Amino acid sequence: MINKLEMFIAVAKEGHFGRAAESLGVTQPTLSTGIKQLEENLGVQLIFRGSRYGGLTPEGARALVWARRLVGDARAFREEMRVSRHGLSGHLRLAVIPTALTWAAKLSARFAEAHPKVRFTILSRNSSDILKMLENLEVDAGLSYLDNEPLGRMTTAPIYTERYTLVCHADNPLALQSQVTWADLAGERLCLLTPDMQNRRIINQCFMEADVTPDALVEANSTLVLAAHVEQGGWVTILPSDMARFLSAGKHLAIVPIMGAHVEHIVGLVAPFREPHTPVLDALLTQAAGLNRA
Amino acid sequence: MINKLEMFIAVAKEGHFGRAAESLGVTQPTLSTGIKQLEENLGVQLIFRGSRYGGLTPEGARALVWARRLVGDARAFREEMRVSRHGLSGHLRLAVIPTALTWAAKLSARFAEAHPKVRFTILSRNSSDILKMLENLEVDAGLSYLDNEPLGRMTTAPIYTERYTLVCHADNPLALQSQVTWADLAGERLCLLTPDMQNRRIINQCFMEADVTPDALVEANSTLVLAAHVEQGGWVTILPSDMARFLSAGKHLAIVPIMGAHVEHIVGLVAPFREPHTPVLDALLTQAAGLNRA
DNA sequence: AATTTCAATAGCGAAATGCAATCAATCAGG
DNA sequence: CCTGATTGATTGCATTTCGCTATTGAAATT
Repeated sequence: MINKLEMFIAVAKEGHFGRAAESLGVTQPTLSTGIKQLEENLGVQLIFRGSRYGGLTPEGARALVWARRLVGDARAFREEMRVSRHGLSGHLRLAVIPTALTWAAKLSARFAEAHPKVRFTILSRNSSDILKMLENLEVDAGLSYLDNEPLGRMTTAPIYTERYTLVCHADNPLALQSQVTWADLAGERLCLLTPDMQNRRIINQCFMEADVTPDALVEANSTLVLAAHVEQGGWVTILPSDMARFLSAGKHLAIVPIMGAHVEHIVGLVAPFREPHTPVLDALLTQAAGLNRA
Repeated sequence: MINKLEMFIAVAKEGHFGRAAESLGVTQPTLSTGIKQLEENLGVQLIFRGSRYGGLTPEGARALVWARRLVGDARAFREEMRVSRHGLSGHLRLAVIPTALTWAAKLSARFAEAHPKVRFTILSRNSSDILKMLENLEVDAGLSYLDNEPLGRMTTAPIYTERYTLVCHADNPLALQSQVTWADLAGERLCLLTPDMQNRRIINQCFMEADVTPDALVEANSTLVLAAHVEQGGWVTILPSDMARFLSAGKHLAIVPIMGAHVEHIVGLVAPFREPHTPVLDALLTQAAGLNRA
């Protein structure tokens, strides 16, 4: 039953029987019969298909919600039993927005101190991908904006609020100012994150409110790329203060606070709501609460 | 997986492999290996046993919570899929405290009007048994006190509040009074529910507060027995007004309100919390809300 | 029209499931 | 300390299920 549901989730996610089968490590016929059996077992057609995947039926969409719940709970159950034997250990998969990657490191560092046997996988993703991955049980938790995207049944733990700063080459005239306004950046050659990132949309919003049309000459999905461009000279970028400090350290770069950057966005841990949580996730949420206080 | 969990739940409930196997319609060896496989699969011992059932291990107790969740959700899932095909139909199992049986009838009558294809099983049980049966998934919902026993993760819908009245033979001198006090009942030959019933404990409490030691000469677990005794003469009983009216109708009995019976207890529908509910249960909760307004 | 893509189906060996029969350990009573 | 009853584990065997390879059939693409 549970493994059939996993198959169903995989097909719904991939939209393709062959790829879904591959992702599960089974052959396509196995997955085909699995779905068929699930449908017969439930007495409902879940997937439209006539020699090709044709989307979920309405019942299939409802079933997907249950399937995720059941599979997620079954994994949490196994996890809890495993932990009760081997102590807090195993693998914690985290998806993190690029601007929060330094905080992810802080979080995992502190966590590892307390629970050295836990391994981490940390993936850089945009916030909407993080939600999708949480839904599909591809990661255990996310580090993302808590106050922006609509989060369904999720547990959250705030960690910090983003404050934006300008990062420019030390030779840039702006580097001499004690602070700048969004309007000051009108003519600058900007280097920003790609628009699929929540962070970029927030910055766009700030420019809009200052009646400035920003000129993003370079777009990237990694803050490292932004900083590297700024170091080359000719470009400037906008980063949360923490990330700005991390990337500019030891380089010929300047950090200038941006006035009127009053829009503060809360970043924190996001995990599927489940009662009780897995022991590792529980420990992680505790750790996040500690970081928030600090 | 799911069926192994069902086995585990059955063993935990029965405290006996043979009986658990019988209750599931499998043989004892099948169940024995089922439990063993579950334990191997999870890597944890769930049940103490050496040629005899010896209770759950600590891990077993934790696992039981998950097992109930998973099995309950799996059933709710199946139910929802079934309903999406055959419309609102099937079997609704209800456990009801004896004093609320007339309300159970009201509830099922109204429900049947709206959803004629749903069959009912209504069992009379005391309130603590109702909670146990809900936990073990033996019933879908209960009709019981909402304000007394500690209910864990449950959905509730209030329906009415109990008000106690004296029921006595019409020839009894008390029948002439417009109302009586708890103290007035001191010398009467009382016929009450057994002490395992919450209702009886509430009545004991009322007597205690009036400094009266009640004299329950007949105890029964059915209100019908109480009324029948009262009709025979010589006994009096105490019943919620609605039940009193129902049982005394057409008989030579009198109903007298009891003064100072200010302790009102809320009775309503109780069902395991689950998101979303099964469609039938959802409809039942709606129906209960309707009854409450009426 | 030829080719490619994609899911369903057939056939087969391996693994699992579930039963009846049996065994081993424990308990109650004499 | 023995004896019969209880209770769960074990064994052996038939049946079913599972998952693979190979193939087919139907659309989509060229």
